[in-house]
Amino acid sequence: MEEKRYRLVQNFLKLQIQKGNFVVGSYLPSENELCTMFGVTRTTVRKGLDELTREGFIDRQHGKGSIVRDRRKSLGLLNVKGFSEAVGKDLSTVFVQHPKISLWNPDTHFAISEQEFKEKCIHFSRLRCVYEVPVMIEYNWFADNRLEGFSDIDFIEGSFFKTLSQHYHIEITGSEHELRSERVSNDIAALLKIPQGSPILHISVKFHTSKNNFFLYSELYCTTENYPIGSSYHL
Amino acid sequence: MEEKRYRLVQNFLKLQIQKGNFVVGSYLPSENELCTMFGVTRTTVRKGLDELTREGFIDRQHGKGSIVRDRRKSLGLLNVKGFSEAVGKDLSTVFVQHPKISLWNPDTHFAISEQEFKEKCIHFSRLRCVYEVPVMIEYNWFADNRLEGFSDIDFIEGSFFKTLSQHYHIEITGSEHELRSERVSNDIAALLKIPQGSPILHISVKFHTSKNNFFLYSELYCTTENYPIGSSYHL
DNA sequence: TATTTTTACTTGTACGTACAAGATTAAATA
DNA sequence: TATTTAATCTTGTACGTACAAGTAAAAATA
Repeated sequence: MEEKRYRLVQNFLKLQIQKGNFVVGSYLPSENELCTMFGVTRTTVRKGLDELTREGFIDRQHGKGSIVRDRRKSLGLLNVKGFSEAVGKDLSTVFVQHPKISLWNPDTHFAISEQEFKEKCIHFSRLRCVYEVPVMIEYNWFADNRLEGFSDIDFIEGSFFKTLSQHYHIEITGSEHELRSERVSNDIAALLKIPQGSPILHISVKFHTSKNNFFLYSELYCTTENYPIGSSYHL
Repeated sequence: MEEKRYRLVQNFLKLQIQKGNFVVGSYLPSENELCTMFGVTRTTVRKGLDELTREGFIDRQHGKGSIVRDRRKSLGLLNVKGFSEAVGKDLSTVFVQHPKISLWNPDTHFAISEQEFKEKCIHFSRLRCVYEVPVMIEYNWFADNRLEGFSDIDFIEGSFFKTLSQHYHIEITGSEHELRSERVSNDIAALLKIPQGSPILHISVKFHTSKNNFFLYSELYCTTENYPIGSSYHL
């Protein structure tokens, strides 16, 4: 049961991207260079690059090369709209609860597997602000004993996903969402500094990852009055 | 400037699927059969099939063949949750406004191009019900003179997308969403039979299509109390 | 010098071949 | 007859070759 050759190319390049050895915007070695590096033909190298393209890691440019993408932008994830993509300084994040061992969310909307329920759980929650004004609170749960020494690690550029990728080489492979419009609870109204009973967007998310049976569960509460939540999907 | 050969294979098969000559769940001709049909090698046929897979039209099954998928399920479109996928009889749809020439939506959230604005616009709106109880109202706009004789055609199985695909061979290639939680307006509250001022999920959508510069604009208002809106995305 | 042409590099398309591996049916065997 | 084996489909991987087409820099030309 040998590994397929195009997987070797694919996984090698993926790891280099995850570790930051190939940064976003830079070009990968040319197909011919990869051929000699791995001792395979262009057919095989191209198959590996095709897979990386499908996974959103790279873009191919005819006549130029394969360029490393910001994968988050290719995933169709939710984002706060009305905000320039580039600047992160206007969007600040405050930990309401730092990562710690906790109980599983009792009223999660996505079914947690028995296996997960037996394990301990890490929970953290964060308040997302735009110009110091809270716009979203985010509660996150995931199975412990899957990420070694997680709580000690500072988030890379404040991004949970980036930390998962660069430290653990775990990528988001898909997600399920449930959208609800509700009256805000008093607790959350206080945190978000909005009037009690205001309408609020409640999003339940189950993220699927490249690590087997490892999922991330989130409950998001968003005040969408000034900054709606955006998402996009393209073939 | 000849068309690429793998595109011939791809587009031929796509058209057959769109026209219903290959129904969902059936198998396409084998790769070798396609080779003789088009007088090309397997490399070329496989490239065409790869593209169809990427577009969500087929699934490949090792040792068996390529099976036709229900593309809507592969698109990550929004759907009413808590509902078995198969049965459509519990979900009824009522036209509030049949398709007719109309003005463009004055307060759309997505910018309409000048080109579109010059053209006339077709508008229709529908009320979606679960067990006769309204759960969503949907307003749709798109440029006229792009779909010949649209208003006369009955929707195939009540589906706008299916009609676009089978009659016009136009497919959805992507979408942009904006999500808001609002207090319901009095008009919509009456239509949905909910109390005035209830929280409601407002979704603005811009669909991208395979037809150049042809977009679909929708505004959805959903009561999510009993049936949340679901969406999913997988690599 | 400024422009055009050539050259060299890149990825894209397409050919052909061979064998591996999964799925299914037919034939051989217990 | 029931089970096992073999044959024969299918798609998957991988080899090698050739040329088209896009890009960019070097060389030739005005």
